[in-house]
Amino acid sequence: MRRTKAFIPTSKEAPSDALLASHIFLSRAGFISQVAAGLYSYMPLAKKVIRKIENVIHDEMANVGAQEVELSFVAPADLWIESGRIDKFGKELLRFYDRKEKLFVLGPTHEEMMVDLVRNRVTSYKNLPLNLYQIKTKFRDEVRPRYGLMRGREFIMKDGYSFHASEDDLEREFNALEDAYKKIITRLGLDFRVVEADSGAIGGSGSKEIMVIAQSGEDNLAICDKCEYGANIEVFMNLDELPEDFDATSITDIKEIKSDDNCPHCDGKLSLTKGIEVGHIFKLGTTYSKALKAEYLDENGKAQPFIMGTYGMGVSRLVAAVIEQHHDENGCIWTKETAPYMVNIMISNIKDNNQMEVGELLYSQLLEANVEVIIDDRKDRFGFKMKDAELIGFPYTVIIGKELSNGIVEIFDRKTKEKTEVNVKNIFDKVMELI
RNA sequence: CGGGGUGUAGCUCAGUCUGGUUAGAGUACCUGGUUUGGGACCAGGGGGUCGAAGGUUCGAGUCCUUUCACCCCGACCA
Repeated sequence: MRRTKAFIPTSKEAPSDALLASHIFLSRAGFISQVAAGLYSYMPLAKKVIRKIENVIHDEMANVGAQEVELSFVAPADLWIESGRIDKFGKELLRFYDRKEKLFVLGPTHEEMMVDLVRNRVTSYKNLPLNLYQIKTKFRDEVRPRYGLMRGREFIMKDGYSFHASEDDLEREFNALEDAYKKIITRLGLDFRVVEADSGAIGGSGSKEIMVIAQSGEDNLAICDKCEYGANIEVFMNLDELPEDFDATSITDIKEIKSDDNCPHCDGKLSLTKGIEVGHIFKLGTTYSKALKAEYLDENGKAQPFIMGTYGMGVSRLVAAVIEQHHDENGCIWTKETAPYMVNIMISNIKDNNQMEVGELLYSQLLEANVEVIIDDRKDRFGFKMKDAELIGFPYTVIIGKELSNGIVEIFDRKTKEKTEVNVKNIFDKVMELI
């Protein structure tokens, strides 16, 4: 992509109401644009990041044998009446009537739809287990949307549902999905913990959350410094029977009281931190299959409700989570798996024919090698273009400028901010080595 | 849903208290020129139903009433 042709509206100013780094930088760097409370449009850079995250998810889902489907966004309210959730979900569930006065909802999560898809189609234990997932826009009419992509009303989520003939098989699948989720977040380059969690409104028993560690997170966590143990603080405090009148108004208060605590799983010490919930997996059991009468025949020809699991991952929230964990005062720092472009070729002065030639050659070579590359061919000054590159956060910027007269170009590493001089003859090989 | 705040140029804001020429700044954008290693400079230019409706007044961005939107704190949150 040529920067002169790209739709990347960057800005010096952030929206006045943006508080979080992800909200500020994703807005300033031209990734997202707010259209109403909790509603955002994704511009080309965001779209590319989203697609990269989705690809990692698809990849790992394929590895555990989950199959992709896509359910309709608009769902008949009948299903929600049948499951009994129409009242339970409350106003978060956006309802409306079509022209025939039939009631519909905008899907905030798709247990009902998925069970409806499978019931009466999978009718034998021989066809179990089954794991179906989709990546789709969801809508929850949150009372108070905030923090940019972190807590929007409309958001992209991967949601998966598994169907089993036994608790043991659900247990196996649950563990497999936990592993897959860990792989996904690891591949995206994020520091995280899997924590024990509360099952919330969806219901069910076993429940774990995948938390990306970030100070701006909305969840308080207790994590072990030695093993992988972590727990959502509400769950942890219940276990520990803290006094009921304990007023946990700030993380510091909790810290004072809890800092001496030992890990329940090893001899490590617990510390408190904050996390962004990017994934949530539950063992649903038969809650929905019973309510929606979704049954299969077992070995004895007896009808049994499906034993189910559900596995969610916030795709658009992950975009924000990457930036919450990876940014500095100058802007975004994308990880290699999430970067909208891996390499930015920055031509310091486009009026210098040598600089242009070297830049164009490297650009065509990288394109040929299937590297995601953008060339900054704008008629702007060095400083302006560097600030812009740092704001957007390309992992590497190849600087073609002054030093070219000595046969030298530089590779700027966004994360370390180091510039490495490279002989212009070796620049292609050097870039290929790095990425 | 309670409490609070803010709506003026694409963006960030001044002006409102104390009504009075043609509504401003910075930034962004367009034209020309100079510049080219850390968000340049000079000159010229386009861009506004002052959130909306109603009212008071000779006169409303400014005062009054109503309404809508957005944000913050809290409660809530797969």
